[in-house]
Amino acid sequence: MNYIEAKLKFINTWGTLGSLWGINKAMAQIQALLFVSTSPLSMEEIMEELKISRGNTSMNLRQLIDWGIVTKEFKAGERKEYFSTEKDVQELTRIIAKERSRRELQPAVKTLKEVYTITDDGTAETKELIKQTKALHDLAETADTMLNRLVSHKQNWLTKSIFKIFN
Amino acid sequence: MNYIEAKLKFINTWGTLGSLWGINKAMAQIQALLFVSTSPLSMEEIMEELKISRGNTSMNLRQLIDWGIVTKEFKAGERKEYFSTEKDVQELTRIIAKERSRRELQPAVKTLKEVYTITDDGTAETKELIKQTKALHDLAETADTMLNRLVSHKQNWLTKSIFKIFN
DNA sequence: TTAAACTTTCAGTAATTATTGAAAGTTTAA
DNA sequence: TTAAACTTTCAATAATTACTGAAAGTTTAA
Repeated sequence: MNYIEAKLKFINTWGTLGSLWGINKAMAQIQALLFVSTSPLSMEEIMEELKISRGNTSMNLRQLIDWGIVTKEFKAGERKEYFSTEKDVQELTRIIAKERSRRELQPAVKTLKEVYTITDDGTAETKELIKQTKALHDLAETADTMLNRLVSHKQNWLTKSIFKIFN
Repeated sequence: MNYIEAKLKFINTWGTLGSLWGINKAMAQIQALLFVSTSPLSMEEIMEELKISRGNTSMNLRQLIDWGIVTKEFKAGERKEYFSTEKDVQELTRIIAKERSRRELQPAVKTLKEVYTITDDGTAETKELIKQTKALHDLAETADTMLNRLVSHKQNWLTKSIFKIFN
């Protein structure tokens, strides 16, 4: 496998993995492309490499910027915008974990709380609903707390965590 | 909010959350329904409650069974099959973590290794591709190891983990 | 100002994914 | 066996989601 094939394989794998995790394919591919690029890329270059339209590129770049994963760069004397992604995997993981907590975990915790705090009318069905949704709520909240503490540890948190858990 | 509303809200939230995580909506809803049900349900009852077709119910139940989250039950003297889900959230989490590792993380690790072990032709581009995919590979492998160890700890692993990490 | 160089928006369309429902398949009781 | 009671399959279709490309918008240099 040569450079071109390997790069393509990486971008495609990342794209597929992205869809599996609810992230759209183009978005994941753009991030992958920037992740292995030696310098920031212009929209033109991204379109060209991934064979996607201007509109698609623009919208997905915006989403990546919203997530805080990609930043715009300006080259001196150039009108064009250039884009680059966070290159450090640990930092990247921290950003993604933080965003997913905010966008998904926190709303879920809120809804679960609304459900398990309904008034107990004494029936077995209601008791089961309360019991089970409370259990989920507590798990989700614990997971969220864990994630949030994790993302406030800047250095080597993953390795450290493993050491602490299994020793 | 009464029982019926709360149950519906839970099922819908779970369904939406499922789609967000790459799990199909009906599958997540069936699991949610069984999760708060006081007894195993027949296919007929699931169809009725969720207003989905027989085919859809059958296919998604099979997937849930494949995942190891749902089991068939037989009632004495009855021909019909009844279905129930794992009720313990910790156990549920363990099963899901294990399956996702097997289905997603492990193939990704394998592909990343293929990419970062290409021969280094000395160019900056190749060096960057190797460096970045290796960093991702190592992260994914560490995460996978962590998950797998986690799922082999049966009791209260999540709470324990948090205690250990942050003390 | 103007106009060139760029980016964003969005209606229309394409691609993908989920769902239905009826036919085929299976199991069991008589 | 047969036929009733059930489950599974899968081609057709519906629903959802992604993508395109051209028009509108923005910025900057002259």
